[in-house]
Amino acid sequence: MRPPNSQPSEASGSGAKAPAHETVYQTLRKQILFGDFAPGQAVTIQGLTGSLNVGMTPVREAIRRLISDGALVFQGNRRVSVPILCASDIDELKYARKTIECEIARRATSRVSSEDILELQAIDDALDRAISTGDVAGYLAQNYRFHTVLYSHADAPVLTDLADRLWLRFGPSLRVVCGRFGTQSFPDRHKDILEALRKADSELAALAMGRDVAQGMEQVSLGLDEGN
Amino acid sequence: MRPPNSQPSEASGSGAKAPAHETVYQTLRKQILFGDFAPGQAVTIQGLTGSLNVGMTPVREAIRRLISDGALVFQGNRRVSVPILCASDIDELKYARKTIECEIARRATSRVSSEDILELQAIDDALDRAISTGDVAGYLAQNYRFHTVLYSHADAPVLTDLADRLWLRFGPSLRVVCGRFGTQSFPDRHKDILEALRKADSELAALAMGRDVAQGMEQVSLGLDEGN
DNA sequence: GCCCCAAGAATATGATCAAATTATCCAGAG
DNA sequence: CTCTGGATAATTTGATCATATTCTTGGGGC
Repeated sequence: MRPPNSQPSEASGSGAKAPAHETVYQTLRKQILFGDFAPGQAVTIQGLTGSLNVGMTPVREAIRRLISDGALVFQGNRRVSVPILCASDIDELKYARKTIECEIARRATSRVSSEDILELQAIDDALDRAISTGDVAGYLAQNYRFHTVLYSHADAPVLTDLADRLWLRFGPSLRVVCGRFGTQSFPDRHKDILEALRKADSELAALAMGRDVAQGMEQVSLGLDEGN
Repeated sequence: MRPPNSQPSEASGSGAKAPAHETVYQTLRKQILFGDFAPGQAVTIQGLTGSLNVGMTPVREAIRRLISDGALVFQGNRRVSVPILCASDIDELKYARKTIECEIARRATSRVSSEDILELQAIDDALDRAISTGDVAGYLAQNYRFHTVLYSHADAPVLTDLADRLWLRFGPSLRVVCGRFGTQSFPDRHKDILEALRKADSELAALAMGRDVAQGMEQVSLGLDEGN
């Protein structure tokens, strides 16, 4: 009678069957994650209904979800905007990301197959190409993809969900940094992670992930000082 | 208990200023947190519009936020229900809570004043009374209050927001355990936390918080085996 | 410089359409 | 004759839109 555990994760996959509010949410999510919106930028409902060709109800629901995610902030006076991070926010994000994403990496280590590692390797190669060609959008996309693909093998839905939300908080700010300094200055810490995965050394993977996260947050705080 | 992205401010006013969707969200949030909904129970929009005397749009927005919080789950077929936790979910929640709430306790230690400690002491006394009288609702409320009041002094909005959301995930399941076994079996670990705060020993506070969290999650997993 | 008014945007309701679950009924087998 | 199974109808619920209302805000008048 009771169907077993149903995973509600399936969101953007099927496409045509997805409700409008889900589509709008995924669209805005990607746009925020990859920096199509600048920190501090105002987000209006009616502006989105026009550009996305949907009614205001789906837009409202998507915005509520994003506010709850921390991807947008509700500014009291019915205004919604992209958050501007302060130094202590970044510090907290750094701690949260390190503890959560290190644990995910730890759990993923024992579960990834060699095919999975090859896939991650391919993503990292694409990331290298994006860096060398100065493709900021590609860098952000592949970097995010590397993490999400790795996390998908950790069999840790709660932790993965937490990590995903944290990314939404610093996405816009990270984009600002990349746009300002380019992609050249980013050393690729993913190599160490891949090496740890090949060795099946979970503690080493956690350590490498911690360094990657620390470096990413360092970049974000770098852009903060310039006053976005 | 003040996530950065919630109510503008003003808890003093008689309240006509709060939007309906915010009121609905807070109401449902408390009901979920204190176990008015059972794990697995279906939550319908139209059922809520009737019981709360509001239109469906505010209810929809509140439900979207709660889904994003992890307090409700969206099952593929447009249905929304209270989540049923499995063993691995509880394990992940335990890890996340320990790392996050320990850090919050660590940060709060250097910031709490003696008056704050007295307030926490008073809450803990009320919690003791609730335990001795078998007042399950009071136990849940005071226990939650102890943590949120402590966290409010940590000056860590991001981490506090994360912790708040984690509580929403196991609230219903915790209530089931309390209803089944009563309140007698719960040793009060808050005494150690208070002692660490008085000594201004942040590491000790983090340690005590870790034990408190571990014990709480142990209780939740206890109720799991009985098959809720 | 202050106050009032208008414009625009967000909030909230109800109606309408679509989808899914539930209930009912009929047919066939035992 | 009864029970089981499947298919269809009916009801319940969710999704979307159009519209009215309320609130914020910015500008013009005094």
